[in-house]
Amino acid sequence: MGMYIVYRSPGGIMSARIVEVEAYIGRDDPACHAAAGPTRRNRVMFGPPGFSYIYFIYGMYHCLNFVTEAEGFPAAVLLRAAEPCDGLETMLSNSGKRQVEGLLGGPGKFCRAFGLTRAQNGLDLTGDQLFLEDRGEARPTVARSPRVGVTRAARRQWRFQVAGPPKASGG
DNA sequence: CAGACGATGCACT
DNA sequence: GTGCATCGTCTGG
Repeated sequence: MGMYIVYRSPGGIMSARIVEVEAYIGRDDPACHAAAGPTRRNRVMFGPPGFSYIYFIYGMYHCLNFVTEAEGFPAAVLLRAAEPCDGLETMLSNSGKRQVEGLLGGPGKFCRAFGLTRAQNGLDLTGDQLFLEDRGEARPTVARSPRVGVTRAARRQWRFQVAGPPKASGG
């Protein structure tokens, strides 16, 4: 949280400050895509940490995750929202919008703005194409709550949001 | 191969 | 608050 996601896309470089994520942890988490075991879709979750997991949902949206935990233990962090930083024009163009409001305010909207699809599934996040960047900010205060769109295991408060007002101009 | 449904977003009431 | 677009993925036969 408070770190930046950077993507050197064919259409230009983009970056955004991460302000909302959710955790999906292991076979025991009924909301985790990997709960039923490895499939073609969730395969990358069972691999080593530090890779992108991007899936297609509702016939029209993509969602970006960061694979975490040791190889063989499927877990990932879903990126739910961010604040635009670099490459605003590219994001707007990708989204077909002219307004910044809500541009990255949801996992589907984020991927649309960044131009991420399954073509970027399984990327090495320690590479130079799609990666996280620590820009030296102080750790933001984080609030936790139940995950969105998850009915099972609602007791697990694994949604995390930066508290307080937006830092930059975006949002 | 057919059928069900989803870690969403948007229009509308 | 409710309805629904739209299709990949998974399940079961």
